[in-house]
Amino acid sequence: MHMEKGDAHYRIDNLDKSILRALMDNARTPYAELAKRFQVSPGTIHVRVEKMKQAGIIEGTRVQVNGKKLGYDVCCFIGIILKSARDYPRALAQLEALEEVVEAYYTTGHYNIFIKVMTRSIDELQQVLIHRLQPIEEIQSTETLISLQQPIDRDVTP
Amino acid sequence: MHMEKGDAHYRIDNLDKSILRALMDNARTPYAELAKRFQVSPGTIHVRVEKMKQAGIIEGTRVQVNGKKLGYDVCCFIGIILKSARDYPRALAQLEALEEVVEAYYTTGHYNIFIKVMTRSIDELQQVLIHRLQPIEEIQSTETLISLQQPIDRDVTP
DNA sequence: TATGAAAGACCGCTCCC
DNA sequence: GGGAGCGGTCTTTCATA
Repeated sequence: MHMEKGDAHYRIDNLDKSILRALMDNARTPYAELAKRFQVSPGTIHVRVEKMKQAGIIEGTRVQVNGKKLGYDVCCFIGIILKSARDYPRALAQLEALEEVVEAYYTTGHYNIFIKVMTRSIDELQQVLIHRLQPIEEIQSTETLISLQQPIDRDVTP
Repeated sequence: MHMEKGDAHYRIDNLDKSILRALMDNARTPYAELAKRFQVSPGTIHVRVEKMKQAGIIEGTRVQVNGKKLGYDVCCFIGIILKSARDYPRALAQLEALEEVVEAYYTTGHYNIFIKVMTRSIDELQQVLIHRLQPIEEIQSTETLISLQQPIDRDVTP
């Protein structure tokens, strides 16, 4: 766990929300344009953004990369059932080492761990399933859910 | 530049990959710093980034927002089984209207649609399940998977 | 055709009101 | 919170291999 930056209880107002929404859509939007759009001065935009950075609301800026254009065509979710719930940390450590595993969730219910895997092909997915996941001792069984398409992908609304 | 926007066949080299990795970590990394790091000129960085934008590999820049700091503490996945596979477009349209639905996948297997939902509390999640999803006619049944923690969250490696 | 260097425009940061 | 000046960054242009 890394250190928490700033005050977690900073309450954002409508201006903050507007700024966030704009920057979530395009992080390079000039402050001057935001200022004009929201009828405040560029300095104010700067102050608000800085506050939200300090509060840890804004964690950073990332370029959004189109995975398909890089050849990552196959996306799937895999529900993992462990032999024992106590195996969680060891299983997780091994999943972290697999770069095809882009997300992992510790879940309640039917599965112990739920992961999202992205590969360049169905063949590569099979390789990951057979040669990477199956050999992990702590895993009892897995269930795979292949995604053919992702029609919705957005962030939470501030 | 004669390359069409969205050309899927632009092959990136090692320099492109390095630039991508850096910008995926921090989209505001100065070109001059990247130039120094990779032993090329700032102009070259600019040309490469522009190419990748044109090729559709770089889709844009987004600020990364900490959902928890905004109060979105609850994350869950919901597998949706439709009454008929033909209902997919109508069901999707209604899911799109729910801002709590941040991701949706069209999947093979047990479910027809698989969605990721983020809410501010368990109570709000229940509200979404009961008052938003259940009323959707096209849905036959749903299965909910609550995530207690997300230990891995990263992008595909270029 | 791709790279490297330099000049100009633009943006963000800071100070003061 | 608003406004202006400074410093830094991005972008563009041109020369070069």
